[in-house]
Amino acid sequence: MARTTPDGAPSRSRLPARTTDRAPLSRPVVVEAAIAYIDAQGLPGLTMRSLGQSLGVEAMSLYRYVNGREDLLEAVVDHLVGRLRLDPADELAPADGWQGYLQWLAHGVRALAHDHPNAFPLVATRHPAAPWLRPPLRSLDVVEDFLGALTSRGFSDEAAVAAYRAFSSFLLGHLLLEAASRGASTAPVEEPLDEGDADVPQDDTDLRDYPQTERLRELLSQNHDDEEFEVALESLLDRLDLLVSQ
Amino acid sequence: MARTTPDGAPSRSRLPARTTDRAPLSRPVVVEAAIAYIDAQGLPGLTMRSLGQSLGVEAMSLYRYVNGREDLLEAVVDHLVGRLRLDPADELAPADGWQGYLQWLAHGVRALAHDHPNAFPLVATRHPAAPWLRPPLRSLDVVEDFLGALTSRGFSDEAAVAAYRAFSSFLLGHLLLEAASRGASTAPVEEPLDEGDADVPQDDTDLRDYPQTERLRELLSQNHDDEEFEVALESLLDRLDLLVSQ
DNA sequence: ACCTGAACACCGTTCAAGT
DNA sequence: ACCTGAACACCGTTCAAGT
Repeated sequence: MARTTPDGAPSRSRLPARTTDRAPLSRPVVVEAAIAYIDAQGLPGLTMRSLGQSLGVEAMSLYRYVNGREDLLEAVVDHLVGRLRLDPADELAPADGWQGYLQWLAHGVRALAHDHPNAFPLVATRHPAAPWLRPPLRSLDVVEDFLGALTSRGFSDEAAVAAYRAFSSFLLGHLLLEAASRGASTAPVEEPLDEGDADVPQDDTDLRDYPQTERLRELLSQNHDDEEFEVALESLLDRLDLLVSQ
Repeated sequence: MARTTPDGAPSRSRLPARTTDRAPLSRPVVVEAAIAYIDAQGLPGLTMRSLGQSLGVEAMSLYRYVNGREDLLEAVVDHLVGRLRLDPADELAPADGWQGYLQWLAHGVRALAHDHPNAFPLVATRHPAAPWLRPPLRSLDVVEDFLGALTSRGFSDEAAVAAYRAFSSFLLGHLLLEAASRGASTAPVEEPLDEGDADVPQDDTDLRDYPQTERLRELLSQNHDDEEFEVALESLLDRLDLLVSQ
């Protein structure tokens, strides 16, 4: 009764493969479909039912591969963070030292945030599995790489742990803000539902009572994320350098 | 029919004031009740129905004072951030200069995160009203204070805006992590629902394959949030000092 | 083995109706 | 003016039943 109407959206045309021939379901397929859905429609739109629909299947089928919605979101985070592993084949930093590793890692996490701005808040805000894991470097594999890379390159145990904490804070602060501004443009727009009594377009906020903000609005709107990230990263590396040399 | 049983919880004993005499509803009362509820029960538990119950009222009554759930959450954020206003009566920084203001503001936001760890993620992750507002300093009033305080103390326009951005990233990174670790302990525990096939207590994660992490687990579990925050704040102020003096 | 229908206990939200 | 009952369109999740 509730499902008489097909929800308005022409879901059939969105995904060519449907009831007839579709990829066999599996946990990775489900997780990757969830990521694709979040990228395209935003996190709030992801529903067991909508995800099932995007796979040409009823929602209940997903419970074969995923232990409920929370488990699905956890798997999404793990899948995304997984690409931050050190590849042993990569001769990443023979001479670059720990600075090279941290540069590589920082830009890797940043690329992740840029590629999946709607999913990054998940990486950044979900409670990690262990209390000593900190977002966004929230997988044991990545932390193991991190600690090994630093301790094998001159960091004491204490310095490596301190670096892990400082590095996490740095990445979280910068990338969550970047992802938020990018995610806003990607998110599906709300219905305008015209305001009945408004009389003017009012395309920007009214800044009558905020002279400083009004005067600096131009500057505030400019985007310098790239430079700011690089400058702050350099500053952090300089700060960490003090931990090594002492 | 759905409401025959009182949901199990003895809600009557939780809040003494109920159907007989209760505070008259108003928007501030509703918003403060929402904050209290989030503090006590966590964000996921906050529901129009549960909030109504905590006020001794049906959920539908809330729609008189609040424009739906999203509007309620926005009001919660505004209410919390409101306490970061510069009090004109406070003779805060006659001689302390901009460093004194930023110190005051940083510790104010930190106190906010500590007092409301379950609500801080809301402050940190909700899309701000204007694109040039950045969490957690996401109110026009606070930004106006910020820009005025800095430009009147030697910052150029460009430097003041750059400081706003760097300061926001700093606060977000450090305080969201702190709030997450505190919020985890406050959150209402899930039902244990015993695992059928597990054979051992397994009170900590199995770190067999993670030698570095295992070796450093003690260090990783130690909490140095206070010092780390102060050290990073000092470092940021030093960095901003370069913007002023040039 | 894999998927589905039907059902249950929830949500947010609207609106006519009560007092 | 303020609150509520009933209803609607959604959720996540379970489970017996289908193929």
